[in-house]
Amino acid sequence: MTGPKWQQIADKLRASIADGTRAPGSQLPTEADLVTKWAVSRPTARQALTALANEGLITSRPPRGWFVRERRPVYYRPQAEGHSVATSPEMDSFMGEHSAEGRQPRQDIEVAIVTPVPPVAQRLRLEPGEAAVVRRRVRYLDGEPFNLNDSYFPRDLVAGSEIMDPAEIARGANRVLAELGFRQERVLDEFHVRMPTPQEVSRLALAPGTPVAAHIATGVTAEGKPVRVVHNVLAGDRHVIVYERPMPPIENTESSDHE
Amino acid sequence: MTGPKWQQIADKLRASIADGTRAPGSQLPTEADLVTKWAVSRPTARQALTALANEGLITSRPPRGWFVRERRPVYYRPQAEGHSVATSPEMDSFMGEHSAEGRQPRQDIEVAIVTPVPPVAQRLRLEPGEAAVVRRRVRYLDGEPFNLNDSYFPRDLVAGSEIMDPAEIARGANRVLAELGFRQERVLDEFHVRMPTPQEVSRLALAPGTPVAAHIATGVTAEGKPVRVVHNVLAGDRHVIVYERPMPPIENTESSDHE
DNA sequence: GAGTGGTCTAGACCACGTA
DNA sequence: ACGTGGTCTAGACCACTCG
Repeated sequence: MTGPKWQQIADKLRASIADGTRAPGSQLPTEADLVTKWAVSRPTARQALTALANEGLITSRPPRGWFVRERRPVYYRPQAEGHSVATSPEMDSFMGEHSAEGRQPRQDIEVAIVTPVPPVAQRLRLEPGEAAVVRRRVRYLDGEPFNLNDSYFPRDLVAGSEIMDPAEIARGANRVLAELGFRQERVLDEFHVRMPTPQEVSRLALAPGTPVAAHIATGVTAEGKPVRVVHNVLAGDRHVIVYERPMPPIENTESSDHE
Repeated sequence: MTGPKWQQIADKLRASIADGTRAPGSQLPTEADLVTKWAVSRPTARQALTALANEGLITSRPPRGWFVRERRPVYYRPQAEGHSVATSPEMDSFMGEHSAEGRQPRQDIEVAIVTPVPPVAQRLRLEPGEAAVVRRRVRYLDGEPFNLNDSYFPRDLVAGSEIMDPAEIARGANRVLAELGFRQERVLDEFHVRMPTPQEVSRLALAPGTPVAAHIATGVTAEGKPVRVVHNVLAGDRHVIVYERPMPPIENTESSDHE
């Protein structure tokens, strides 16, 4: 028995979740139960429960009680989305584990002309105040929102094109961009791992204690001109990010005892 | 004035942090201040503060008070670690932003023979109970731990080799593995975004509300044999994960309006 | 109506740095 | 010595859903 009482309670419950004693979806003791079992006041019992909720392990479903959370992540493959990219046998074997098969996708689209937030403007190399076209999407799986997808394009490039229609583009925005003379040659992906903003919490219906990955993809042409910045917010508990890469031949260089 | 009082307080403080009114590193009002300013009890004021702490925005430094957290992320490039990979001009321009330049790296190494946890055993295709060699490292920057790095190798492959020495391998574990006849041809990277376990919190000295990215890299030979699994835990607030990829030529295929 | 969690109060004592 | 946050108590009232 070490540490504050609320931590002892939380530790005990956490262990029983980790070792499978309490299965995903199962109900935890009620707050009243904990109060009597541990001889503490209700705020103390609640402190233990909210701590676990903030770790993403449990969630409350009033007025039913507290429950162990379940996870059903889908694979998120920046290299593959919208393109046909060969997958290796290893990758295929993983995909079965938790794939999106049999789940119903849906998306809402909205188009706007905006002055992008600084991180986006910087990556598009826009002058301060310069406008961009943004295609905002919320993507759903089985009716649950699971990622926010905002694609930005410099306004001059796409004005009057199909990209400004708030409808799905069957052949893809990238293709439209290429037809306009701005074929992307390479993409830079960045991932920021953080807790969500309140807006993200509500748009993604995130449970307390759910982190997000912000994926910022910058597409540039052969000339190095950035023509597209995608700002993607992924619910952490609903995604596994996957990349496949070749291992370069090992040269005679310094330490590679790193990774 | 909408929602519970503690949320109103949290919203107000969050907004002042977001818009820069409260700069990183600056001190927030004391709990006593909030109690009088908002006419609430201390637990209510504390609820607002701990909520912000769980979002990773603020942290308490007893007995000084509450402070806005600062961030100094470093770039994490799975493609480049230990290898010389050319960076594009775009990437270079980003690197200046927050790079690890001038910061002091250090690492602790420890080698053990273990039966890996299921996720690792599965990726190494080990039989149940089969042993593996693990090189555990904690990596520091400026004395702060910022990532946990556990590299697993099937025991049979590396028994008696240099890999079992708890010392840095100048030419790299990958090279040693290649010399043993197991050159990796490709690597599968997975990233899981989640809240840390208590062990990870203490090993990484994580502040409350700091998520982590678990990076699992599986290296396979040309024959498809997995010979190395790296389990990396990155402190979310200290890393930006970066990839660079070529954009494949656009074919005549269905929707690529995705990414 | 009974039971659940959500919110809130008004105190209390403690450990710990700073001055 | 003082002020800070950390912990804890013993209540209270509310909204909500379920049987």
